[in-house]
Amino acid sequence: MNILKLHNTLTRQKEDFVPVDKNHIKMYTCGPTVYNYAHIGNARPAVVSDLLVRLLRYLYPKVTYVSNITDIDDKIIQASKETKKPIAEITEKFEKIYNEDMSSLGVLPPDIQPRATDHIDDMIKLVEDMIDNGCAYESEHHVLFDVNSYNAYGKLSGRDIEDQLAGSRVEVASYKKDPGDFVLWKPSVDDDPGWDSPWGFGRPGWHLECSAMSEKNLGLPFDIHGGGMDLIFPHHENEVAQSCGAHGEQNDPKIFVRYWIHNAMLNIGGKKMSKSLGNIFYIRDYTDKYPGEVLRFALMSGHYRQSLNWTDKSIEQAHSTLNRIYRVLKKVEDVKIDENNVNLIPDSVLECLCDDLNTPEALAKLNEIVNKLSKAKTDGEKKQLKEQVIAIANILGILNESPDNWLGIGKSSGSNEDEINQLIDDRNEARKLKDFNKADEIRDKLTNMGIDIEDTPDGTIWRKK
RNA sequence: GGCGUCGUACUCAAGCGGUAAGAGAGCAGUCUGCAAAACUGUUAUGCACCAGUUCGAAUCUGGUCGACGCCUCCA
Repeated sequence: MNILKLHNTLTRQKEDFVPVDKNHIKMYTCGPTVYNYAHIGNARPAVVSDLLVRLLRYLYPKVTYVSNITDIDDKIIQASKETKKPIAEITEKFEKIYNEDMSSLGVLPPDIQPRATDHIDDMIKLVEDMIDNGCAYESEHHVLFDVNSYNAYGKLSGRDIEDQLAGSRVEVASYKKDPGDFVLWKPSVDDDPGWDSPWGFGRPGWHLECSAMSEKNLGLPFDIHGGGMDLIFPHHENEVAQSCGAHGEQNDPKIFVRYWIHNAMLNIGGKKMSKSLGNIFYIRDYTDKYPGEVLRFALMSGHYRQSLNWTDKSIEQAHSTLNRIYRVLKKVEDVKIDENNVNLIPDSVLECLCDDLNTPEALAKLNEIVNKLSKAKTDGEKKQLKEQVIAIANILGILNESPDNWLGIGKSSGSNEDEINQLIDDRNEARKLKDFNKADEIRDKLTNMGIDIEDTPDGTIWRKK
């Protein structure tokens, strides 16, 4: 069997994946804070995690994948104030949109999608445990994590807190014992949403929800925790501190999570896509123009730990490649395949995926097999290669459409299909009479209607441009 | 200031010690009335630059230049 290797942020090395329990793999990926449309950068960790989950399901008998919805956060409160809409209305709307957008990218729903507001009790319990263990303290109605009480602080992100302070731009709040201390619980005033707690009416600090939801739904330790690289510090560092602190563990971050995987950022014109730069592109901006599969393919065309330059051209290139693969599948449309074999991924591809999810190389292998399929002579060959292509497509989460549907064959956006078929008949009549001027005239007319035609041995087919 | 990543053809992008995958785009040819599609061939004596290690380096080491990320909300 192929051994899965993953780059573990905790050790900064590619390691053999050794599960806590090989009969049940447990994985958590940070989901969105729902206060706005999901952007294409949000899609990367979701697609990477989805791919990893599919691979884990292929390799192991049982996988539980948890990805949360953060529906309480200062950004949401701010959005509510700005739009004068109730918080619940905002979070419900954008949670729904997020899930629709991910679905359009072929991301399978997580097994469990917990909401932060359903886990307030668990968060309060964690804070109480941290206070009991002496790694959190109450100050001016806040509860803070005492970073000096936790030896392994900085281990995940590979930084020394002392060194950070020199160039740090963080303004130190009066209630902090150490500038590195971070908020676990904060007071809610006026109209702020909040819950009763031993420390008064308030709400959780940012990092707490993931510690609570991951432990509650998966138990500790669990195997894999994922997210974007920009979350390594402070979000994930603090998650580790909280979860270990609540369990009285000072040194070993692995009592929480065994493998941390982080995807690199999407760049626009060489710069990270970010709110402050205003170069955000929402998934909705693209799904009007391109099938979600194109976006997924474009995201997989680079390695997940490498920053990916996101341009219209890279999307177009992904589209062209998929078009070609679908054309080959169209060619072998009538070749019957054995559904059982569709579950067998060729070793060459499995190797790539097991090597820290090397999707660009896996896609290269896919292309090689597609080329062979295109040239295959015998039915046996065609059947075998088609099965391989479908198997690879299934694990990569692509090629979900029928070729006709994808290529737009025999489908028009309007209700003018009869007219198109009539014109094609007229053109073939003209061709038969060798009246090529007229034939070309009709083709030009079809082109102007947005219809491409192709003369094949089986007759003329047409498709939307 | 601290920590880290990257620089491979026109474009995207693997390879990470054994002589440059794959895709897109382009060009030429075959085929077809012409197109389209398909097929065949073709596009890096070289992997930012300079030294070094080695029988051998895009791959290792040191240096130079350039781009970017985290340390602040961020996927």
